[in-house]
Amino acid sequence: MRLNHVNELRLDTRDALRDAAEELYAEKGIDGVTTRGLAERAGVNMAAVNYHFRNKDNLTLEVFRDVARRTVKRRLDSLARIEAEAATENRAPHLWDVVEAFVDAYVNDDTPRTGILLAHLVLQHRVRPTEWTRAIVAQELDDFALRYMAVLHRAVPHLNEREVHWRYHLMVGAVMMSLSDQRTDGRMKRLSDGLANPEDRSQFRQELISFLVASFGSPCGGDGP
Amino acid sequence: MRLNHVNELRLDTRDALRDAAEELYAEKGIDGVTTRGLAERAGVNMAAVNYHFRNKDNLTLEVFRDVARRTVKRRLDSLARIEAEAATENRAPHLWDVVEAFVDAYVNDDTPRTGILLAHLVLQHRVRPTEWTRAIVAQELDDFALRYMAVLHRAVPHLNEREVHWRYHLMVGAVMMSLSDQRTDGRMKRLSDGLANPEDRSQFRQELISFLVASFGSPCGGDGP
DNA sequence: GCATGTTTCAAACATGCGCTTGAATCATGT
DNA sequence: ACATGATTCAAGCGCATGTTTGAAACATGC
Repeated sequence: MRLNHVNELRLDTRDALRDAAEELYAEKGIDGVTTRGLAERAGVNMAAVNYHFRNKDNLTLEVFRDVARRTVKRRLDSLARIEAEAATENRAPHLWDVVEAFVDAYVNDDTPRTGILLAHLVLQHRVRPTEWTRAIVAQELDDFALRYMAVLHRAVPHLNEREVHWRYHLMVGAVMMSLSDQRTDGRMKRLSDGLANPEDRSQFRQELISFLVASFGSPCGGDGP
Repeated sequence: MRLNHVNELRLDTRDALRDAAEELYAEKGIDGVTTRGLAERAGVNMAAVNYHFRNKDNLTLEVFRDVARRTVKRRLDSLARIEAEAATENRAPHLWDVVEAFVDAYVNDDTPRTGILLAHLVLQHRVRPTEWTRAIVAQELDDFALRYMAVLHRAVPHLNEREVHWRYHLMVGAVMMSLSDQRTDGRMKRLSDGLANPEDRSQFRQELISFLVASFGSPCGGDGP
């Protein structure tokens, strides 16, 4: 049975491992976490990872799949709300709202770790795709991406389908990289002498959204040769 | 002396290793390359890596430092040309030209491997910063970034300094991620049923530039709440 | 043509990793 | 109280990787 003594502070060994994994992955990145470090942080024996999760990849998969699901759920809810509001007013969704729905899933005060974890997942998948990153991206994120692009397209009808695809992916790239800057490098803050500071969440949110809205904006900004 | 037989096709062992490293890093990503694989591709003994480069990190550093320098040089030349032209016409540089100078260093037909190598370097630095990634970013790329932002700011005087910093970094993120999509994942092509295809270099170049120009564009695209 | 410094090579070494093992401990039903 | 199954634990196995080694092969100066 899965119960320690009554009033035991720590949860299950299994849950302790999952929590420790989420913490460590957020702190050290995916490659930086070892079975030994995981067990130590969770305060359990190393073999517990294999006992409860079969292997380390499986634990990692569970952790990141949940992060992906939480994020997707949050954004789908936002999209539904945006579409409902647009429907009652009999108009297309506002670009600003659609972009905000995307960004808010990463940059919000409720779930401060989610953004950086997702960024780790996506960057890891780009740097070194594995079975489990592929599984999460394909099973949890692809459907959402298509759904999101459908709504997005209605907000930016002046773009054709190809452009919507391109700009969606470029948007994802910009957001992921800015999230990772915040944690690993601090390059933006360093180069700007602290003027541009991703640690300031409201600044982060505002700069990100205004950049993205502009990038999707109506074709009045470009002055080609 | 560093010479094999006369008319020997292969270069130095040292150069053979460097070439093999550049090839393999572009193909397999940074983590996917081992000393053994490197030696095999170069057709030399494994110990040659340590004999000629002291250790593997040092070889990697040399390879990527040169890639960084080539890229930066190309862009500095472009910037100089843009500024000269702007000066003769007594005007600020055109945003379109400045963005093009950035993108062209990655997406061009002269050096097809450079873009993906740089993307690998930057993403690696974000996913798992090490001594040698830090060294290259700080020593080879930071100065350029500041120089580039100075020119950029003159092309988009309607943005303040903070916004320029933010958008420059977001631009870098978007470009890096789209480069890596092209190689590792193919997600964009998959999700769009082939409509958006980064392998098509001219499409790549065009979509990237129009996205970026729009994102810096004058503040007419955003419709905040 | 031999002596000397340089380069190559097969083999082994050291380390860190994920994972397994078999015994010990714990929780529970009867 | 005992039996049974679930869980924990210290120890170590197997493997891949970067690195070292000491001898052999090579090139060069005198």
